[in-house]
Amino acid sequence: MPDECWVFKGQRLFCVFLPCKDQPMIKDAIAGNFVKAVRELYGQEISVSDGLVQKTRREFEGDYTINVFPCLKYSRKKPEATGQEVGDFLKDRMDEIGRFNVIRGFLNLVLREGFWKDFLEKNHADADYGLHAGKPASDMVVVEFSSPNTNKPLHLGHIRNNLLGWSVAEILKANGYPVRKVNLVNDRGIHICKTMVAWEKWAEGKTPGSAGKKGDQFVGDLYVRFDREHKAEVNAMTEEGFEKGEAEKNSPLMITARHMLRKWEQGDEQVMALWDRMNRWVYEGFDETYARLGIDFDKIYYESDTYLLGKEIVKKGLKDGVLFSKEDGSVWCDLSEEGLDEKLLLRPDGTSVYMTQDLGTARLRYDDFHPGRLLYVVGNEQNYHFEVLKIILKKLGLSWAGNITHISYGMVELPSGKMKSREGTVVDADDLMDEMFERARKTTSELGKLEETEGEEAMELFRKIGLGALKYFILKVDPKKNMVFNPGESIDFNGNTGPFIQYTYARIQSLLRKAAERGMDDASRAPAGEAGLVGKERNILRILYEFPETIAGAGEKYNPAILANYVYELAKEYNQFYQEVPVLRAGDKETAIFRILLSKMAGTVIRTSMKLLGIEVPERM
RNA sequence: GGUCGCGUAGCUCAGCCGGAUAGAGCAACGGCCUUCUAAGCCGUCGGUCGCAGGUUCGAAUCCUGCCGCGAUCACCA
Repeated sequence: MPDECWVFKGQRLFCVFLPCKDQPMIKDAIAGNFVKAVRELYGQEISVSDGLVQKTRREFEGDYTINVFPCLKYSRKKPEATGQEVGDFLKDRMDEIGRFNVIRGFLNLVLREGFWKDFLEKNHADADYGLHAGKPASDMVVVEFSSPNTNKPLHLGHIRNNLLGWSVAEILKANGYPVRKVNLVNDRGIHICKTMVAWEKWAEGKTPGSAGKKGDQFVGDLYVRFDREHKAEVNAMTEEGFEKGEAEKNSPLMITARHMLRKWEQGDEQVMALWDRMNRWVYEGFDETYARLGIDFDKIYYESDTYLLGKEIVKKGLKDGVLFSKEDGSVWCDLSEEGLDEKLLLRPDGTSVYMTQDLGTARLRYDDFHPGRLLYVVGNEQNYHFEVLKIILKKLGLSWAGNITHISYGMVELPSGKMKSREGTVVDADDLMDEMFERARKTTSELGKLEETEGEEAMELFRKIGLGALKYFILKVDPKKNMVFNPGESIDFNGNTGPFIQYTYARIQSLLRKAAERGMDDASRAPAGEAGLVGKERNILRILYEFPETIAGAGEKYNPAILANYVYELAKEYNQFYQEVPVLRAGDKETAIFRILLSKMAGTVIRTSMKLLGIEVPERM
């Protein structure tokens, strides 16, 4: 049985992970026996569908539920009678099922307490619980994300990209896939030349060091300066009677920038030296921001190294008759078969466009890693680009084109709409992190939690909490949806937030420290013997049990939000348990130890979940 | 205009491979700290799931049409 399979849904090829098989899932066993029940009781062959066995809803008694409505036509009996028959059948075959009840068409199965106790006993000490077995190198996944331009500092939109890409990569690792995180830096082009022109004209020889600025901010300011001066020129020109588009193209500044670009492409020594110097400033700034965000890469590609690669592929495509050229010498791909337009791949002067480069970098990346899949975390404004990219690669006969997936995500918007640099509403990544740390500091002191922590340790805590709030806020939202960030109402620390989950973890650790002090952490004495499970314990165990399949699901959908919502659910359930059920003060020692182990495992799962989201958890807060 | 995506409580979001009375958090209001961390817990208030049809025993969920918002359809990246 393979661990994954490829399926067609509509026009697109998707990779489907089968649920975790590392340990047999009780749901699968129930489903299998249900099929058997229908066969033996009613002489009908049915197939297992995904939603056959569901978790029992909170308000009813039971762990898993089967809806028997669909098989009434086979049983020719009332829902209650059918449920009863099937329930009896399942209970006879499966030791795990303790009892069941039927309400309307719903068969609610209650698992024996022994099942849950076994589960806890086997897994509470496993620090890697939930992670899946490793897969071979042929299953490698390359994830591209971040992909910044070197003319602007990172902003909130980049943060979403970085967090998503990094988390998806980690989640895939947790599913056993070898993963390579790669970044493709756009370090060339007219926009870079604009910053260089601006530096020469207005910087008066200043450097980030002498200006006391981060390198990326320093260069970003130059880009803004260019834009402003350029606009002034354009305005002056239009007043003199130039047509606006003409003025924008041919203002003195633009001419200078284009001149710079030509020199760059010719490898002019002075231009290259300046370019190199300014890029280094930017990278120093980026590195700092990445480090603060906790983002890292296995390999960084630079467009200046790769931008010519696509041409070769295009030339071959032209020779093979897959592409065609027009009279002016430009090269195109005809996409009319796919119901799309024509796509330009080489300009009349032979220079390449974005698509050409991407053909090249895709090829390069494939040759570098020979991965099973190539993922691109890029905003949804580029959906069309990736659709076309895949089609063209396919037409060019590159079989792995089908292994490319664009992980498309929505924009981060402000309550007023999109962020606009012109209006100064762009939320800068560094500023936002500073703000989060400061808020963490303030909130912590307001709550009077500073008594035991001081200095360096306290700073570390503020960093974890501030960053945790920010990351969770972004990752809990379904990637494909646009999300709203309100700078006025800073990110909360209560309720469905990162700090809430971090707090739950810290609480558990505190409990475990106390348990150890009292010598109550002796795992060999668990699990509890006679005492029955209370409802809250059972709820937590059920959630913990789902962890492996949750990781699988988040990987399958490339969706960290699934994991974020899962861990919130767990934390919320644990807090209710903590509030209602005594742990260290439990009536007998067996029960206390059982609850301690349950707490410990909940802590482990919270830590692992948060780690996959890129969020650290503090031991105290 | 064509294509794609999204529309769930005042706000931010879950739920969406059809199933039981649509869930959280924030905001508002009211309770709970001499007991394991109150960044917590409990309760009240709040919904024509954009609108209209269709499929079905059953639709927030699937299909169609419409409305609204967004993206895209560059010799920008």
